[in-house]
Amino acid sequence: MQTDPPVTAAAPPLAFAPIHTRRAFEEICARIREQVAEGRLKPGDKLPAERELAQQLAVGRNALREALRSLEMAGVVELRKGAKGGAFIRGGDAGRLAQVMQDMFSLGSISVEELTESRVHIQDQVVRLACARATRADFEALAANIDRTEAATRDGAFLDRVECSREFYRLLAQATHNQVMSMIVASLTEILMGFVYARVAGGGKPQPRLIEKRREFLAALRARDADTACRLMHTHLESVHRLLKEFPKPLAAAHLPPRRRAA
Amino acid sequence: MQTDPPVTAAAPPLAFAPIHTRRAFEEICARIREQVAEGRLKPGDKLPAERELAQQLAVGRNALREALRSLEMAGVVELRKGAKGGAFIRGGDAGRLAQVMQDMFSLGSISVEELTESRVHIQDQVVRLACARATRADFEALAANIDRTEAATRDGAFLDRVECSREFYRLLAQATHNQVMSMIVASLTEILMGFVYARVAGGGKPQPRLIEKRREFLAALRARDADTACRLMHTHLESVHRLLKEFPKPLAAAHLPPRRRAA
DNA sequence: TATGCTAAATGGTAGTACCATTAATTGCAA
DNA sequence: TTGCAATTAATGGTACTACCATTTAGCATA
Repeated sequence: MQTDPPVTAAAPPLAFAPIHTRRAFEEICARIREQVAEGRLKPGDKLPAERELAQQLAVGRNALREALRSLEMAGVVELRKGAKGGAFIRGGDAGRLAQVMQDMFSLGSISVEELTESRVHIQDQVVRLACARATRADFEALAANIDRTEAATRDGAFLDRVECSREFYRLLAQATHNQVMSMIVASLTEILMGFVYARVAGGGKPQPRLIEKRREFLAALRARDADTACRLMHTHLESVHRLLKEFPKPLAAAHLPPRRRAA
Repeated sequence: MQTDPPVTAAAPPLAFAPIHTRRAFEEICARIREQVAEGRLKPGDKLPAERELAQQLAVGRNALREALRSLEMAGVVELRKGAKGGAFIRGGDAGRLAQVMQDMFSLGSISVEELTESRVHIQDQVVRLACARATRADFEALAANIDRTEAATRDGAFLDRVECSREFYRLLAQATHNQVMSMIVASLTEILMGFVYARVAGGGKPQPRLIEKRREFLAALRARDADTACRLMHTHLESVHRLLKEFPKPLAAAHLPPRRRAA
């Protein structure tokens, strides 16, 4: 990780912090983020047209575009082209978290072991929260998902089954009714499911008794039996992660196909 | 959240997925990310100069720069100017996670309640992990931090004390020796500490008995008594978060000053 | 009314020119 | 020869212009 060196004491405040000449686009980004944070810009609001805004800010259109581009990639704004187009403030994009995580992983900053370990621990809390809060709709969505998974298994459509699995974890996370938990676990799951996908695509034997395990888990969840549900999830994840650890390194690059974005 | 509508069944695959004309800079970003993921580009590597790379890719320098800018903001590359400058692949930037979280919060996608709740749960796991793995160096760093906190308290430097607190949570997370957990909890803590900072800056009365509580916690940690440590942390966080919830909404924009970046 | 064409707004891209910063090189002087 | 300063070259940062592509709205024609 590139953050801080193994600093033992952060005590003596540097007399001279490193100068970081702020580039135009950074200043622009900061100003827009500021207005967003202060609530002067809300989701749905439209920024002035590029040419006009560039003039207002007294910067070139290039610099402004780099700023907008950055904000777009950060999920803060959305750029629409054509008449009535422009830069619109978005509602935030949970997918960014996954992208950051994926980048960190690609760059070798975090390891599979760290991912699996955190996933196990966080998923644990997700299960407990879901156990306490899941609504009937949540249960039904999970049940329907398991049915789809069963169908995919019967058809031998193992890649579809992996897709179902991803959806399963998404639905479970959603049942916590806490978007932060949901986002975090989703970003971890996303990367690891990429491995599972690659493994299955490579002909690895699918997880046995998956359907039964899922049904058993759902039953515990419905019974609000957090301890049992956690135990089941825990052992399942351990078995899945065990397979990932013996996965050939070079295939680390395998990704899931991008999710279909619901407009 | 902007992700998926409350979809009940993701079953019927769309016959026509929405077309998403890929812009030049997206293609460039994707290609570079691809090479990073495949390991053909490693941290420290240098990309060709902008003018040259633009020619190789047969795109304008603008498009290329927008791509590089995006990757820079994502923490994937670092741009250095001057001779021997250029775009260098970085080792990942844990701070990006916090930025994403902050954006989501600013945009109103996630609430203080969701943040505090997830923080409590995840911090819980952090404490348990730290309890199991903290080294002597970790303990000493925490002890030194508490000493600094005590000094700041004695001097009435309450803002410094908030800084110390932030550092405390950072050190604790570091003691898990799992960077993923560490990053996640740091990003949550970052936002919430912003509130604490604003509160203290606004003259709010500081948390009483903080030092004693910290010392007690550290003792439990040293004794590897996870349950006690968790309980202590839990009650402390609850009391802190209780204060945040009755915090005036408009001040939600208050941020901590940017962290000094260790070069 | 419905259909298709036209025009205007706006983001996307290319290209050029120039500035600012940085590192290597050169050159002059001690 | 050594040391420091000026020069030069490489490279990102910015501005400006021109034009393309897409999208909406309005107009015209059947």
